[in-house]
Formats: sequence, C-alpha cells, structure tokens
Amino acid sequence: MIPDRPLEVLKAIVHDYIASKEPVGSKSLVERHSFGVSAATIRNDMAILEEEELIIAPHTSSGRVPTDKGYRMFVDQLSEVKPISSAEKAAIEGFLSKSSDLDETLVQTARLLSQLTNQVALVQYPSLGRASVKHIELIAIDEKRLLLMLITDSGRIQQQVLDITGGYEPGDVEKFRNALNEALAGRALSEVSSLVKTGNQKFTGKIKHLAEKVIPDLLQLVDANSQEKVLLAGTSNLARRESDFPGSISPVLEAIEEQVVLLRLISEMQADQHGVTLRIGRENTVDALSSTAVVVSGYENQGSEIAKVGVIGPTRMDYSSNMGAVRAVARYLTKSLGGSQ
Amino acid sequence: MIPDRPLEVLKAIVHDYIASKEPVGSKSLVERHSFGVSAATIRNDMAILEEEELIIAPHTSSGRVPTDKGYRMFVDQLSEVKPISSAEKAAIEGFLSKSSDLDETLVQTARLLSQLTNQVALVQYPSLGRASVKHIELIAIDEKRLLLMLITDSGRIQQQVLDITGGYEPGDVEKFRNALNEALAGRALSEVSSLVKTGNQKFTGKIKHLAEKVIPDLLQLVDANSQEKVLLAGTSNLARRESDFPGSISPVLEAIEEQVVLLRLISEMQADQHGVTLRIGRENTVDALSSTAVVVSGYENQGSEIAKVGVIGPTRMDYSSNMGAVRAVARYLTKSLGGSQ
DNA sequence: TATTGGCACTCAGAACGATTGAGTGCTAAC
DNA sequence: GTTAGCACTCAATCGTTCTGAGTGCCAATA
Repeated sequence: MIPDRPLEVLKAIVHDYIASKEPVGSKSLVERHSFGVSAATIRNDMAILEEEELIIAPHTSSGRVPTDKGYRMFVDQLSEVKPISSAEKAAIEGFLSKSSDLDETLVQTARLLSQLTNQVALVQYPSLGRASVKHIELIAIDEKRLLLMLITDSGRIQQQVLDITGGYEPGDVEKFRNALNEALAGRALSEVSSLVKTGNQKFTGKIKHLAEKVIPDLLQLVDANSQEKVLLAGTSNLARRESDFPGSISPVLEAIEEQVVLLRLISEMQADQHGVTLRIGRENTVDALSSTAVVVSGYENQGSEIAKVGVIGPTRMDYSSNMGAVRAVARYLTKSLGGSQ
Repeated sequence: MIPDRPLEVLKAIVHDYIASKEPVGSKSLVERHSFGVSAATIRNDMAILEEEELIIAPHTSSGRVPTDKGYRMFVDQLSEVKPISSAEKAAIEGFLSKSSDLDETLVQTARLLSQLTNQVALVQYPSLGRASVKHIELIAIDEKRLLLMLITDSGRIQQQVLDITGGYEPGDVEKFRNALNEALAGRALSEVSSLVKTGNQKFTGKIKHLAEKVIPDLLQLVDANSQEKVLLAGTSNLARRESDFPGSISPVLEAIEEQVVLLRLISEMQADQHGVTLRIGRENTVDALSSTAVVVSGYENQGSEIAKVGVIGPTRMDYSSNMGAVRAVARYLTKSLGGSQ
C-alpha cells in the first residue's frame, strides 16, 4: 500500500502538470505546495510513485508526468467531481429550455457541453432500446402526396413525404391510419417489422393500395430510428490542444469521426457510483485514442438510461471539471426529456 | 499588359506551389515544365510577375509564392473549373438521393462536400426570402396536446408539440386549422406575422382559446425559419492544413464558427459566369480569414437562388478541383430539391 | 527510521557560429 | 530577346558548447 504523503504528491503532480503542461520536479513542487518537508523527501516519495508506475520521467533527470495509471488513481481516489458553477448552471438551463424537438435538443446539448468544457463533446442518440411507437400520423398534403409521421415515446418525431402515384381517397387515409395505429401504437419499435408482416392481410380492399406505398417508408423510418448515431461538437477544440498529442492529431480526429468506433467505445463504458465513467489513455480499446481520455455519463428517460453524453480530450485534462460538466449536462438532459413528455 | 509566357510561368508557379508547398524557384520550374527557354529567361519573367505583385519572395533570394492577386489572376484567367470525376459524380448522386427531409439533405450535403474537397464545407440554410407557407397542420396527439406543423414551399417541415392546458374539442382543432390555412397558405413567411395580427379577430368563439395557445408557437416556428443559419462540416480538415496558416489556426476556427460573420461574408458574394464565386485571402472582409480562400456557389429552388454552399480552406488550395466540386454539389442540390417538390 | 543537506551526474534545450545550397539579380555576350 | 556566368544572399542545417532544472545516492542528523 502506498502511504499518504506520496499520494498527496501524486495529486499535486497531476494538478501542476495539468496547469503548466511541463513535467514537474521536486523543487517546484515544494515551492507551490506546502508539504512541510524538503525537496529531497519529495524525491523519495516520487521514487515510490515511479516504482508503482503512477508517474514517469520523459527523460532521465527531468520532471515527472502522470501515467494513465496515475491519472486513474487520481480520479478514483484523489479528486472530487467538481460541481458546476452557478453561472454554468444558468447557462445550461437557459440553453436547454429553449429547444423543443429532440434533434434540436441534442444538437444544443452537444454544443453546450463543448463550450462548457472546451473539449470535443459527444452526444449519443437515444437508440431503439425499449422505445415504442406512440403514434403514427398520416396527413394528406395534396392529391398525390402524403406526409407520414412517426412519433416515439422517447420524444422523437420523424416525418417523410410520400408520393402516392395514382392518388387516393381522403377517407382511405383515415381508415388506414386508424388501422396502423391500432396495430402498432404502444408496441416496441423492434416489433414493428414483424407486426406489419403478420398484420398485412388486414390492410385489404381500398386501403391495400395505400398500404403498399406507405409500409416500406414506415419501416425505413423505424430503421433510421434504430440506427445508432453520435453527434459531435467542438471538434476544433482538439486542434487547440494539438500540442498535447504526440505526433499528429489527424489519427485522433479520424478515429472520433468514425461513428462505429465511437459507439462501440462508449457502449462499453458503464457508469460508476458518481454516474460518470471514464477511459484514460490506453484503457481505450481504440488505438488511435490511446492519448485521449473519454468522459461519459448516461441520460435517462422514464427511469432508464437511453443513451450517453460525454467529452473527449487529451489525457492531460481537467478531470474534476469535465466530470462535473458531463454529469450536470446529463442530468439536465434527463430532466429536460422527462419534462417535455 | 503582361505577355503570354510570364502568365504561363505564373500558372506553373501556382501549380507547383500548391503541390509542393515550397516556394518555387526558376530552376525547378524549367525542370518540371517544358518552357523551351532557360532558367535565366524564366527569372526575367518572374521579375515581371513580381513587379505586378502577382508573386512574392518570402525572403530575399528564395523561391516565389503566389500573392492573393496572383491566385486571383490564376483562377480568373489561367485555370479551368475542373469537372468532377465520374466516381465523384456517383458519390454525389448516391449521397443525395438517400436523404428525404430538408435538414437531413443539408447535413449530408455538407458532409459530402467536405469529403470531396478535404476542406471545411459550409451549407447555408434556405433563408426566409421568398419562401411561403405551403400548409399548416394541427394534429391532436392526445386530450391535452397538439402537434403543430409548418410546411414551407422550400421543402422544410418543422413541428412542435404544444401543451394545451384545459384541453380542447376535436372539432375545434379542425376548424382552427382550416381558418389558419385559409388565412396563411400560399402567403410569404414574412407576411405571416402581420397577417396573424390583423386576422386575429377572425379567431373568435370556441377557437379563440386555441388560437391564443397556438399562434405564439406558430410565430416562433416562422421565426426559426427566417433565422439565417450555416452548417459546417469537416472542421478538422483545417487542422490537417495547419501548417498553411501563419501562427495559429485558432483565430481561423473561431471566425468560421461565428455564424454571423460567415453569413455576412457569403451573402456578399455574388456568383459569376461559372456559377461559382470566390474570395481569396485579403479579399475577405474578415480579418481572421485573410489567409483563407472561400469558394461558394448558390443553389436554387423553383428557379431562384435560395442559399449557398461552399468550402473554405487555405489560400494555397486546389482551386480548379474545389470550384468543380462546389459547383457540382450546388447543381445536384438544386436538382434534388426540385425533384422532391 | 524518516528526513535532510550536499554533491556529482545527466541530458534536453538554448545559444552560437560555421557551412551549405537553392535561388537571386546583374552583366556581358550571343 | 535569350543565355551563360558569377557574385551575392539568406534560411535551414549541422555540430558544438553551455546552461540549468532535475535526478539519485550517501552520509549526517533528529
């Protein structure tokens, strides 16, 4: 077990390194913090930390830098999640109260989070999961065109305009809509496809023509809903942190623009007691992200987690603040979704 | 007037500089191109070009680099807009045919253009302009909630869920919707606000309650529509081109994330004979963008330009290809909008 | 046993000067 | 108008030295 003071030293090293970006040495450490012991003693402590691979010296006889393991110990044992300031709180509330539909809300959330943290923000779309059909709407726009709308209980509204060659009777539309809703309202999105198939014979007679036209598009909408998707914001913040990445940032940028990779990554992450998880450096299974840290938290609707929000940045980041911001945004997002339902 | 060969030399300099990123000298010029004259002669020509401020030497006795003026002459007189390859054509068609609603189409367009050019792509939302109300839809979702939809002739569909405290009668909704459409369908969005005010007294009796609840939200939707907005994609491409910017890229990134600035800039730009305009370096009225070039083209709906698409990158860019890509995407976007109407 | 002052040692980065070479401008000859 | 020749310039490169922050270790101390 590592004694107390060395841990305090680790904490100080992380602090100073995050602030200064320079490897931190024993002397500057005793200057900036009041340990009540001399630099030589600190050096002994640092030797212990190095032994444990919590810090590392970039070159012989230079200051030390935290390792991934060091950061991990820092966030797990040495730091608090920093509550957001009241100014930030106001910003979040102002931001999220404005937007009305789900897509807009998520875009705003991403933008907000990237501004709050000065990192790249990511917001996962609510996935199919337990989402269900709330209502299906069919509206006659003109003689030959219909508007098809799918409203899910997760708050998402999607629509599509359909061309109905050959036209239709107004009464048929209503009939068909009722039939559709009767069959599908309240059912899980995942069931829709099979329900439609088995129920197909119901759509006979006059509405058969309509059904043939509409069903494929309806399935497409459902499908689009089930597609996992991540929103990014503030990509340029990475560029600003360029010097924190060895070599080039390009591979990092490419990795985070690769939806599939990101999705797999964040879906692997399960929230801990604080409601926030993070992956630091090589803990990320993605190689290109081995010099980044990912902070995520889940947001909920109707009591169960539906997707995640988070930020991604260099391992040399302000973990306390970022965890605070991510947690706060996730909570407000949950609240905002719950409120509008 | 500048003789022919010097102009050819300018063309070669622009080519080589774009390809190599190094200032280009007389010797390497005669090596790579077959002018049929010696390096000394080329030097004389270069002296003429320098006299005209079309090229400049970063330091005494180094190769030359095109000035903004040089690039301008290059695009205006010395280069062709390069038609896109058939592979690119296929990519565009594949991309744009998929998406259905306007927002989705624009997002896809931005993404596409940034991939095609490896630059930052920008897509302006169709602005209020001459857009008009096509249809207003009011749908009862449940006893206390209504879905309000605004469909414009530019193809945009917006919706909002309204809480109607106190509930309503189903019949009222239909009545009110008819009244609304009668008053507003076909009218320009810009007229809506005043039309609603003067027509307010019409909404009396049973539907007054509804009108009071719905009208403010309707105006908000109209307003959101009139808000100018630019979509960006591929911001990270700028980071990849970092070395093309003197000092830091941050100010550039900040400038392009500033919607207002960007909007003013592109609205100043009027297309020339090729259907493509550009601003090169200091031609940009925005100071932070003085080392970038902006290439835009307008896209149309129903015969008149409704907004612009374009790319932005370092002045040292492949103008021919980028102009080709922007023009092509603008055309396909026009076609795609026209087709779905 | 933990802490400390002292000291030799290391090494990245700054500072400096010398060298190199691509490129220029000019002039005189073709 | 074109060219070969030549002296000149200067950014970039290279090798060297210098510096200083920082280390590890040891013997002395509390």
